Amino acid sequence: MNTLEKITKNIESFSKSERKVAEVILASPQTAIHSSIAALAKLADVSEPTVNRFCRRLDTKGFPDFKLHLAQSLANGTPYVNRHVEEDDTPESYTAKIFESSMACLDAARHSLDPLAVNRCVDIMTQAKKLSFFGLGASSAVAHDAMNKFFRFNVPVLCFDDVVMMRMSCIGSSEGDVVVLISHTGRTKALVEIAQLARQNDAIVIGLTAKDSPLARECSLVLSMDVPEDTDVYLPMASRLAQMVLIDVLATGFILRRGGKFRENLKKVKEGIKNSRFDNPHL
Amino acid sequence: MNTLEKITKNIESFSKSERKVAEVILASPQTAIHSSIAALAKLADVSEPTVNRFCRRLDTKGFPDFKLHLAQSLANGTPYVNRHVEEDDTPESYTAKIFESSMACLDAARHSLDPLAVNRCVDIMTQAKKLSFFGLGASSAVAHDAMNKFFRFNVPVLCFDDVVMMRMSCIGSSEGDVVVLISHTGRTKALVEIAQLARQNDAIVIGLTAKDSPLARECSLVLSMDVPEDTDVYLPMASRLAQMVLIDVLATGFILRRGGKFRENLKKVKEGIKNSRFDNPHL
DNA sequence: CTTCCATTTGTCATTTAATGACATAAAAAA
DNA sequence: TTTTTTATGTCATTAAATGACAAATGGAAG
Repeated sequence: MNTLEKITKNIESFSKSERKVAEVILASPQTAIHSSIAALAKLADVSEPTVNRFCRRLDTKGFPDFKLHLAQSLANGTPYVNRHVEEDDTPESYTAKIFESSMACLDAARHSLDPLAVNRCVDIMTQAKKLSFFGLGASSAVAHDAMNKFFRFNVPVLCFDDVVMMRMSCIGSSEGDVVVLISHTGRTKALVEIAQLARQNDAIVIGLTAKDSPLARECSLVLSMDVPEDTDVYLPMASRLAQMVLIDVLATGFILRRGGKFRENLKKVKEGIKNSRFDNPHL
Repeated sequence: MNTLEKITKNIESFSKSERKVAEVILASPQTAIHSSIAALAKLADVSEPTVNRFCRRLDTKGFPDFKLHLAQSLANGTPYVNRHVEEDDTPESYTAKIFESSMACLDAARHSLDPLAVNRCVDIMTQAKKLSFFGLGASSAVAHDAMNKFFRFNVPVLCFDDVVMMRMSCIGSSEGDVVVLISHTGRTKALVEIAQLARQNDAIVIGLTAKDSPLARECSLVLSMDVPEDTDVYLPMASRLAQMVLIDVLATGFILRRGGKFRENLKKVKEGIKNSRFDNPHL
C-alpha cells in the first residue's frame, strides 16, 4: 500500500509524539524525504529515536528505508489505480479517472498474460494460410482492428462481425487456416458454436477470451487476460483496450518472426495511401 | 527526467569505473536502492567515492539523494516510458514494451486533452438528434466501437467506414445532427470533404483529430490529443487506443449528463443480451 | 490521593554510512 | 619520453542513524 495512505489510515493508532511526526510528514512529504532524521525530529519537536520508532511502526527497516518508501509513493503524483466515476465528477475529473483506470487495467492485463502462450500464438499465426478474426458486439471493433493490422503483412485476412458470415467462412476453411475468436467473457453461445465448427473443419482456433470459459474449452489455444472490468458501469471499456493492445503484441511478434523483408512491405502500404492524404507541411 | 533513462542515455559519457557502477545499477535497480554505498561499491568493484562521484554526475546531492531519485523512478514497478521494440526481443520483452508504450501514450494523451473541449463536446452530443461516427482505415474500428457504446443510450446512432455511405448520410442530415469524424492525422482528403459536406447540410461536426490539420479546420469543434506515435513501426498503434479511451470519456460524460434514468436503460440492454450467453456459474 | 505498573519519550553512546582531502595511477597530449 | 590532465583509490573526518538505558507520563488499583 501507498505509504502516505498508510500514515493517514493509521494515524489514530499512533501515540502523541508519533502523531506529531505523521503530521509534519503529511504536511510536506517532499520536505520529509529531503531531511535528515535530526531535521525532521526538530520540525516535529520530538527526539530522533521517536522518528525512528515511527518509521518502524510503518513496517520499514528504519529512517532511510522509510524515506525510500515515501519517495516511491510520491512518484508520479498519482498512481494508476482503478478509480470509479462519481455522479458529481467534473469533466476534468472523470476524464482523468477513465484514463487512469484504463492504464491500470492495461497494467493488470499485461501481468496476467502468459508470454509462452503469446509466443505459440505468433508461431501459429505466422504459419497460417489464412487468418480470420471474429468478434461480436464490443469485440467486433477489435476484430476489425486486427484485420486492419494483419492485412498489411500481405497475408490473406478475413474479419466478420456477423454470425452467418462466420459460419460460412468456417465451413469453407481447411487445414492451415487460423481462426481468432475475440470475446471478453467467452460466454457468447454463437461464438462457441463457431469455435466448434471451425475446429471440425480443421482450422486452428485461437481464443482471445477468459480462461476456463465455455469458449476457451473449444479453442486450440487460449490467450487470456485478467482485466478488472468496471462492472458498475454497464459498458465494456477496459477489456477491448487490453484486447487491442494484445493484437498489437501479436502483430509485432508476427513482424519480428517474419523478419526484415516484411517491414519493407509495411513501408509500401504506408506509401500507397500517401496520395489519398494532404501533405503534412511539417514532414 | 527519469533517473534510469538518464543513466542509460549518459552511459557513453561515463568513465570506465562509473560505467561499472551504472551497469550494476541498471542490472538490478531494486538491489541498488536497498544497498549502502559500500555494498554497491563492492558489487561494482570500485571504491566508495567513485560511486559518490557517479551520483553527483547525475545531478544529485550525493548517494542518499541519488537513491531517492532512483526510488521515485522505480515506483509503479516499471515506469511507463515509450520503449522501442528491437529485432532480438523475446516475446516477454516485446509484450512488456508494447504494453508500457501504450500506457505511456495514454498518459501523454490525457495530459494533452482539453477538459473544456470535452465538456462542450458532451454538451453537443447530449443534444444531438442523431449521432454519426465516421472513420477510415485504422480509425474505423474506433468508429465502430463508438457506435457500440452510444447505441446503448437509446440515441439514433450511425457508423460508417465507407466514403460513399458517409456522403449519402451527410447529404441527408439536418440541423441537430452531430457528425463525429475520427482521424489521427486529419489529413485524409476524403474525410475532409465529408466534414465540408456535413456542415453544408447543417450538421455539427466534431473532429477527433490532430489540431491545425486540414480536417480540424473544417470542424465545428476539435478534440485533439498529442500521442507520441511510434513511427518506426509502420502501424498505427497508440493513436487508436487514445481515441478509444476518449470515446469512453465522452460516453461517460454523456451518461452523467443524462442522469439516472439512462443508467436504467443500460441495464436493460445488458439484460437483453443475457440469454444469448452461457450462464456464468460464478455469478 | 497515592502507589504501582505500563507505556511512551528522551538522553547519550555506539555504530554505521557518507563525504572530503589528498595521493597515486592511468591516460592523453606535448 | 615527459608533462599534463583526468580518473581512481586510500584514509580521515564528519554526519547520520540506531541501540541501550533512564526519565517521564498516564492509567489502574488499592
